[in-house]
Amino acid sequence: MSIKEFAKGYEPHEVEKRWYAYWEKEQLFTAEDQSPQASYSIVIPPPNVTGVLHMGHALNNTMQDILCRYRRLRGDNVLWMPGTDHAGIATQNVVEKNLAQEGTDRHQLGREKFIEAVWQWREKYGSAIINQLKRLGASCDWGRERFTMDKGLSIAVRKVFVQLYEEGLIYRGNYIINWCHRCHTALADLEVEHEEHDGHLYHIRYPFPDGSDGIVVATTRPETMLGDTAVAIHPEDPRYQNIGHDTVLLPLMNREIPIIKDSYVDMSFGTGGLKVTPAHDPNDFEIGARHNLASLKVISDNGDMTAEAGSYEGLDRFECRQAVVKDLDQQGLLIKVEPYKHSVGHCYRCKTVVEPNLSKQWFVRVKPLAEKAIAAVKNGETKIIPDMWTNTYYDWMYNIRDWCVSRQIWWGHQIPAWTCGDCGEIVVAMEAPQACQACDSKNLVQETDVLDTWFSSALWPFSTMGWPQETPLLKTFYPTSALVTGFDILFFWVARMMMMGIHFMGQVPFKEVYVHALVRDEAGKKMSKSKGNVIDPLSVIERYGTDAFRFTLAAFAAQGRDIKMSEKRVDGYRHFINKLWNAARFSMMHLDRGYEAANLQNLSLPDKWILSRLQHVTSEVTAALDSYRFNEAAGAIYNFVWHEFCDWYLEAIKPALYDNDRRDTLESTRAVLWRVLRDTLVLLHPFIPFVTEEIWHHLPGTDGSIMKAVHPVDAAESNRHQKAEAEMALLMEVITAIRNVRGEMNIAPSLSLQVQVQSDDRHTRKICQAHQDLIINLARLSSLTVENPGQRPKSSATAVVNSASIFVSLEGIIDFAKETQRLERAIKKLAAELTTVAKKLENEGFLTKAPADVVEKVRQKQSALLEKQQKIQTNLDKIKEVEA
RNA sequence: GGGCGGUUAACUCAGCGGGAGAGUGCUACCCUCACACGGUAGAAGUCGCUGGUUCGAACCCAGCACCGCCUACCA
Repeated sequence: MSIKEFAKGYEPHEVEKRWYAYWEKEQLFTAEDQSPQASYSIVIPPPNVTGVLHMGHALNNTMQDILCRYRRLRGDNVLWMPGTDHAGIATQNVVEKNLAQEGTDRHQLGREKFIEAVWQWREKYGSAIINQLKRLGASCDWGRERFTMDKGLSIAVRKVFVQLYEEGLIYRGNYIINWCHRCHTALADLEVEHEEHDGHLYHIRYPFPDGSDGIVVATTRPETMLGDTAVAIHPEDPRYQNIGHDTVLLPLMNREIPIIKDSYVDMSFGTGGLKVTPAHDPNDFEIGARHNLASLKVISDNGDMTAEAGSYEGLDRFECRQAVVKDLDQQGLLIKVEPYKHSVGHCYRCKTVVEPNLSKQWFVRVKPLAEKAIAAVKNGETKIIPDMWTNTYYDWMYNIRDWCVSRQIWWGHQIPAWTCGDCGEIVVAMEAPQACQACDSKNLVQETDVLDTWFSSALWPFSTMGWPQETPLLKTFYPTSALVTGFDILFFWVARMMMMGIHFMGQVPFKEVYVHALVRDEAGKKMSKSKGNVIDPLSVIERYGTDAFRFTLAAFAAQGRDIKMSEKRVDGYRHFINKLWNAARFSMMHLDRGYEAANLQNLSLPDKWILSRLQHVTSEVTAALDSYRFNEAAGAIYNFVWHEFCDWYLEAIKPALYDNDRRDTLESTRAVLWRVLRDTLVLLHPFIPFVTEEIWHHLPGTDGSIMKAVHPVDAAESNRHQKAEAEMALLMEVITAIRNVRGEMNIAPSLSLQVQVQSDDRHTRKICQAHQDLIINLARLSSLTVENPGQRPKSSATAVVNSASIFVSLEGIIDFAKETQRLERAIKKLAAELTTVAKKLENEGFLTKAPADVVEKVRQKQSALLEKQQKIQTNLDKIKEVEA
């Protein structure tokens, strides 16, 4: 390997392009339909086909990719199922906007042509997000990519709809739903975003028919009064026990409406009178049902007032509000208007204020499905991680209400229901029926509504694997191993997949659900286009490289905490990638072949030590990844690479590598260096796939892709060299102590020092003696002597490590004042520590109640501290003597 | 209204019953033959507040304060 081929700095872009193409060409992401290996599977949360990659996707898919690559390296047969979601409303909106620019609209085109236009749009732009996922390094099995509107998935949707209908779990009815006037469709309760608004509370007097006082009601939406069909009071409200009237006169409309008694009314709110508008309020709808009230729809599906609104017909709903208020005021019926904060529902797709509206829709009866989905989590078939989401899941499932699944748009799965034009019979079937089941009429019209997009994505874990056919893929990979998703779609998607998976597959869709946090901006604010604080993942990738970006995401992905992202942080981890690159670059200068078969006996201390530390970090990384603690895995390996491998190991072995006279140590050290670098690359590969693959191909003795390597096994603590770790720790402390003296005494790094170590501990002396080259080299010494305690070398600065006193000879350059100061500071620090330790040991309770090993540990600490303090004190005294 | 999370070094965050940690930033010195996207060393914290449990609390419990989020049929 020539250094020329190894650039001084890592340049990601060309490397990323090259290796991604290579992985795809070599089919390294492909899962086997059947395999003797253990199966591991994840289905991707399908991004909207209209989407562009945002930070949430980047985090979500980086995590999945880490897990999948990790499992492949462990030898599993891994399926990461990719695909996109047809995103009914969102996609329709986008295409409609395009049409508007061309001066046309979907109604001019007609349904069929419009759908065609959407498919064309998808052909053209639908792969954008897929390509962006590839930039991120996602190792999905692209050959199996699915789309929720694909033929196979559409069959699954129909099958599910028909079966649920036959089981009585889907029904059609006239109910209050949330209506978006802009998207012109019903929305499920979940699809409504509530937001606090500063509004007004209007108090309106509804007089009795004879014109007397009447009842005062309060409302935030006065325009709905036009559709009132009753006024309700609480049956026990003392204020209304003797009113002597059964009706009031609805102002503006001059309609007599009944006064009804219903315990839903809150007596403590306002005057205790409640206007009832069954067609425009969910509560009122229920009250209306209880009291057989008529429902008058005064707001149309377009958002303007209907003929039922009398003279207000045709006004926009908000204009109408102004008009109604003005008219009431003129008639003296507006008692007062007060500012009022209340929450207003908005469409989650277009942010328009939604209106509760009476409408004929299709619903899924979810209670029975939810019960099983609750049970599956209760009995552990599916585990939600972190656990805090479990309660949120239960809470929602327990309070679940029927799911409105019909949407009045064109882009989506058309509901497989046909109405007979002659007898009104409804036929629900997989295929268009030839004739009406009831009257044999051929006059059948298919339902024009389509299904909620989430209806099809609820089937994703099995529909993508070929269901309703019994495919080998399902057998191998269902239930999936894990689902990785953000909490924002816990209800939308996760809960519904649970219900559908259990109902149709008889098994939960995933064994574990890892719920991750949100990516926010630097200030912790949610990223949004309107705030202008979005960071585009692709621009981050452009600037810093995919690996640096991925490692940043992993490093900050602590469970249960949002990630605050800034480019500065990515830059920090770019340094890490570069560090790794240069460590490899250095290593390559000394490795000309593979050392797979090398005999690793008779190793030097640093060699034994680094192998032991490698073992340790392997345990840490595997344990962390097995429990979705991505940040801990990333942190562990970061520390290992930078601070153990680079800072200590590479520095420690340099003499051996450059010493051509000692072929034996040279070769064994090279072998260890090779082994450690190789395993480190494999450990790192799931996090930073590109740079590790690139280095892998520079590393002699490797064959093919790093993706085919074997992940270092977690052989637990048994392979640790405890002795080597302890010895190395001692040497590191000695070296650090000497460096500390150098730093604090302001001695030029170029000046070689003479050092004497004195210790009455034979073991300490032996280790320092045996590894004096290491100390000399790493602490930049000209000489090192190791002695029994004795005469203190003249003009020296001192440090104490364990039982050893370290004398750094500073003949001619010692600054006694500085040294005195330094030692006094050290003693002061020790004294503080000794106080806390002594306090413990003087505490009777501690001595009797604390575990023996804890007490023993504190005792040992005390004696160590005392010894150290005393040694430093002695040195301090000596200096003062000399000085005096 | 109900629930959840957060509050630890200047910043970002780990730690969650027995020695207050990391990264970034900061200070000093250094272009030492992998890396200045670097090296060596250093300074820096009543672990939000108040009580309680415990021999021992950043960590467990209760209350409070302030942020953030989710949820809800409060007209």
